[in-house]
Amino acid sequence: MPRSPSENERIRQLAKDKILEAAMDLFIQQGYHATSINDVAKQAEISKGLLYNYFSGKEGLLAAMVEERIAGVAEVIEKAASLQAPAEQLKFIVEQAIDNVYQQPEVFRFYLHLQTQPEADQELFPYSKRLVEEAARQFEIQCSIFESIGVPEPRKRSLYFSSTLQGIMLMISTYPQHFPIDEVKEQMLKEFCP
Amino acid sequence: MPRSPSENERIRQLAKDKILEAAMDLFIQQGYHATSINDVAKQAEISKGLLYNYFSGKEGLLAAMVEERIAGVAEVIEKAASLQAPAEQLKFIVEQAIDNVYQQPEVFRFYLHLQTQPEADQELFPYSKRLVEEAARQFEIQCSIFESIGVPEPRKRSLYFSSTLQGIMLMISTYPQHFPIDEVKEQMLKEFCP
Amino acid sequence: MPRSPSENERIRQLAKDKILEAAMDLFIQQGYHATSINDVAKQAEISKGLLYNYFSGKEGLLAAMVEERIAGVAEVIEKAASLQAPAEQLKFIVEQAIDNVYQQPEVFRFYLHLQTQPEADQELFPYSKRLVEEAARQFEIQCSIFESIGVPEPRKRSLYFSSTLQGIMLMISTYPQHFPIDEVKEQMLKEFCP
Amino acid sequence: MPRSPSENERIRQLAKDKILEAAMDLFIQQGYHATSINDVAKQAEISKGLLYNYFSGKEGLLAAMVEERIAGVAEVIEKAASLQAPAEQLKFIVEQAIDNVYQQPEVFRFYLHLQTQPEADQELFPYSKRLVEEAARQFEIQCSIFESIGVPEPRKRSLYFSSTLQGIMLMISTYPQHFPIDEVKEQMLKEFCP
DNA sequence: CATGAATGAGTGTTCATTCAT
DNA sequence: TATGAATGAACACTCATTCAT
Repeated sequence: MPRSPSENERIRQLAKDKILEAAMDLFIQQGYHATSINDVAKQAEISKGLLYNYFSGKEGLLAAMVEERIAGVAEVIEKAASLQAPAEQLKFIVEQAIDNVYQQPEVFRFYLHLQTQPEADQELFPYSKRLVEEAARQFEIQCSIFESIGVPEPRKRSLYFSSTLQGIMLMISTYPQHFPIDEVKEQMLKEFCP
Repeated sequence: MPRSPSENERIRQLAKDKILEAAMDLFIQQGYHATSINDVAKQAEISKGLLYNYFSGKEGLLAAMVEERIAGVAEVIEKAASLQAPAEQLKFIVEQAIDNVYQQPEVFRFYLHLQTQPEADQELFPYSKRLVEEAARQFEIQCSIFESIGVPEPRKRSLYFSSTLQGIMLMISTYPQHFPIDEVKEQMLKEFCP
Repeated sequence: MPRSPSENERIRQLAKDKILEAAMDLFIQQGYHATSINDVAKQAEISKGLLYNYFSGKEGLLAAMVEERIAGVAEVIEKAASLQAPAEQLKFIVEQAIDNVYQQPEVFRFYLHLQTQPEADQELFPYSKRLVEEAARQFEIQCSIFESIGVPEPRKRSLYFSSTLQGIMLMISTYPQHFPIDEVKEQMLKEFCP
Repeated sequence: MPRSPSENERIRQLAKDKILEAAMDLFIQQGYHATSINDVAKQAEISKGLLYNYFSGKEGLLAAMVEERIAGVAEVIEKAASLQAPAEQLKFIVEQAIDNVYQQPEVFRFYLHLQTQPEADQELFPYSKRLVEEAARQFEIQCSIFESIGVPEPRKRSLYFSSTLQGIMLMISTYPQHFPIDEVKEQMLKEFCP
């Protein structure tokens, strides 16, 4: 007797999640190129063939990771947007960003690595582009926060803010042990959230 | 008549340079993985076999690139150090860094990409590490500049300075068209070079 | 209330027919290798697993197709044999053969393709052999028609007849648009049915 | 010291020939699908990788075979065309065709098998098409022979001629043991070369 | 010094078949 | 009876590296 469709759906979702999690683990730990489909299947404790029932291939796994990442970042921005005071919004963004990188520097590293893929890499640049375009979209939202604060040149201020935040995240992910995150948070807030 | 030893050496150096230049071009344009040894040999107009006379292999090319990069960055720092006023030194660093990224965003992109290699990538992480360690060394020099200025917590100030500068470089390399480099230079100088 | 055994049998037969029809469609359109079991199951609107209840696998489907084909060809020969005059018999064979190919050139193509499978193809040659052996059997019947006409060397005449007819069928299936079937029918009849 | 370019060319040609011969042997014996690249490499006594230095892949081998086949057929037609009397030309074509099939029935079988590939087989149909188009071109030449003989409807006569010849070739390749080739040759010549 | 023919381990992917439900 | 999730062997192809010349 066949399984009920909903039961099947549950099984599919479980397997898909297990596979994607395995892929994320390995891609983030070792990188995309150093991880073989075999590795992913073993880590997920499934057969190589099954992986292709759920994902279109190695690139499909990366694509899924990227979408999840984008959703995660968007969520932070939306939560921030739901706060009342613009200063609170910025504070939230800064703290979330820094905390996330601090807790999982390899994750930020991975997506930054992907984002910095050379443009002529035909296989992987599309994912870089996707990340950058999405970041640009979120930058627009950030701009509107600065507008509502009433700073003189909100776009430029926002750009400087992003640069600083990105730089800090990069430094944290590079020197995760030695970075005084609390003080840096404070400095950023002092400068941008008056 | 056999060539003189020094003439031989000169020829060797020329060939080596041509190969390395070809590798740099291609690695930076398309990335390390998307570039084959064949591509490099063709671009350098030499045979595949000869490449192995001059470099230990694909990794050897990357290693040479990294060393050259490190030397280039060190040179900037040294030039800065040779200036009199600490404020001039910082100004020089900021302007050089920003100008370099602005003129060749792909180059910065490439080395940042390499630097963000996952730690468990056994093939490439050593080069990431090498870059990071060298950057740490140069950070120390930067610290001493801030010390000589007499700011309260020079290490932390220097860290914040580096973060901001790195962030700006990352943003420029990501959005090379739209970045108001002159204004950002100004902002940084206003903030850090009193 | 359980279904009656005969009702069950009828349902089985319907399902089997639906599957076989799907397989025939796809094999004939795209070929055996280019068609996957998945394709067949989807086309038949059943599950992959169920297919294996009715057929022993992909080869089983082909085997069933071959048997059906053989039965179809035998039927034509038998119908021909039921006619009175030998000349009428040959005429019937010629017209049936040519009309069938003309109406469904892909079908003839498919079985000719199968028949020309290399002998050392362990998977598919048995079906080629089966077709050829059956054709040989029908050739014997054809021979007896020529015998009854009273032509001098009936086997050789029959062989020449078959060759010509096969050649015409091949040409029709190769150039289905441009073949003057009516004239060719006439020519064959003029030559072989005095 | 490097080999001279001409020496290299010689080596390349030898290897290429050896590989193509191995592929032809195996494809013709076992068929395209039943033959793996590994098989070809082993038969040619070279490594799998080397094969890709000379051919673009499995399909490339088939393409090379098809071109060679086309050239071979064209050569026969050209030789025929160089004869004086049209009747001699037809005789030459008939005898060459029949002798070739008789001596190597598997070869004719293979190309007929390829020619009868279903049109929707995206991988292999192009080669089928190539063969058919070339055959059409040679058919035109044949037509002109019948024209110069002065038969009433040369195109139709030529079509019937081709059909008969193709049918005989098919029959020979199907029953290579039992086919009375000499008598059949005679019959064809009697019918078409007055 | 210089060449490029040759190698072979490694990789992503497909698909007929099985089996728990 | 019927489903489709799961398997794993097989395959085409790539590419860094070696080495005879």
